[in-house]
Amino acid sequence: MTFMDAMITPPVRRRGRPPKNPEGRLETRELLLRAGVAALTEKGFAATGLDDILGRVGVPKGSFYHYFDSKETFGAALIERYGAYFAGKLARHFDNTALPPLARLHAFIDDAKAGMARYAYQRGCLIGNLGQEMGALPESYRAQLGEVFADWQGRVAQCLEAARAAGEIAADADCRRLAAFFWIGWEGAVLRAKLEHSPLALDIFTEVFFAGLPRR
Amino acid sequence: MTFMDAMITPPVRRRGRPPKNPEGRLETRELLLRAGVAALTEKGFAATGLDDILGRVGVPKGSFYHYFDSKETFGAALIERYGAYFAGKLARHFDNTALPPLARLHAFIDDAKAGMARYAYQRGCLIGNLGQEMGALPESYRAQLGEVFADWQGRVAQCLEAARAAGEIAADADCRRLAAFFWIGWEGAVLRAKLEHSPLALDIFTEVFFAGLPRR
DNA sequence: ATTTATTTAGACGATCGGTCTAATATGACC
DNA sequence: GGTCATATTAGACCGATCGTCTAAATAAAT
Repeated sequence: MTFMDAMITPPVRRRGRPPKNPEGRLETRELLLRAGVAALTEKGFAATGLDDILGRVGVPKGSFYHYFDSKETFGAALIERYGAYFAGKLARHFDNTALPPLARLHAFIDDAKAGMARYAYQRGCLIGNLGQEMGALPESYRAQLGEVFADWQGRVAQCLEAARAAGEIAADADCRRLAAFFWIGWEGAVLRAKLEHSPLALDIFTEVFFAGLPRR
Repeated sequence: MTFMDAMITPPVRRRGRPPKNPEGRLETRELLLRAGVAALTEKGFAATGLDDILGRVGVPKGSFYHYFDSKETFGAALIERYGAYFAGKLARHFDNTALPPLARLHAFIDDAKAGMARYAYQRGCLIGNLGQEMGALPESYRAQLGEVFADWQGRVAQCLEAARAAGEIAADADCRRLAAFFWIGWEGAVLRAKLEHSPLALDIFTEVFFAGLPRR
């Protein structure tokens, strides 16, 4: 169960200051964030009402505004969390020196692909979704989304540099550019996969991307 | 001036059946479609209110529902029109036998890029935008969007086949797959270009795409 | 002159995001 | 163990905006 999964069992929700024991009990704030990621990756920011999110986890509106100042603040928290989640995923795969560099990238891709399959290709990438919606979003999101892409891209670039050092790709390969290309295309592939409820676009992108890497 | 440009001069708009002379006068329905494309490529479907569109061209709400049954019908008309517009653009470039096949594709890309530049990279692709939003859109759009992609992809595949026949790409290149890859990546690039208000993503995608094509 | 076709004006109910106050529960302190 | 402070939920409420619909107005057709 990843952080994106909304809890099924509704925790006993009582008025008043909660008991000290945080045993097992998922906090309300955490539930809201999970439900938010689920809703926004499916339907986007504008199409998702607060009541949507609240309804998924049985949290009343009053609680929402206790934990977040506004929908805008909430969205910013979601971007932050989603960015960090995938940064961790990237780091985990890229640090796996048991695999050669390109295989590490492939492993990340398989992981991400499995993530989409888990939700029957009905959820896309939060960052890509919000990017597409920027025209109607708080302007502050633009920089935040850019930073997430820069971070993800930097990690892929490092992995590609390792591949270059290992002789898996050409010695004169522009790894930063290739990493940018990867994320540009990957987001496009996620978009299509979600549209078609199918992994086909992910597979095509992956195969052609690797085939097109400069080998020497 | 392309069909996406909304008319500035507000035509005299009076109640009642209009005079017969259709001289020069852009029809209300046409104005609505243009404004719709502009609004939806900027902000998406969910975030665009009817009042947004109506306000851009000074058409009252009552007129909208005279020409279209609903926002859903309107959206379908926009997809149809946008799909056909780019199909025409593709056909025009790909039929230009004065250029070798790959140069024709490049010419289309330059054309599309110029289209984004014209609006300061604030408008994306209607088809990509709606694809991303599908989770909250009328289900009927899914097939319609898929058909548009299939059409565009088929045209690019034909162009690539011409390139293969001309020896510009490898004889065993899978043109249909490459065409799918192109559109997957191009939509991703448009998304990023819009997010960053910059042509950088378009340029990176274009360059790496051509560099990665199988040459022999 | 009357009817019919076409278009606009604006009222309408539902819902939205966001705010607010009251109610309720525990923790901390004496 | 009584009191106050802190934390959380309940849900009414507001102005704005959503998409829809009906009635009014005007020209064409007869």
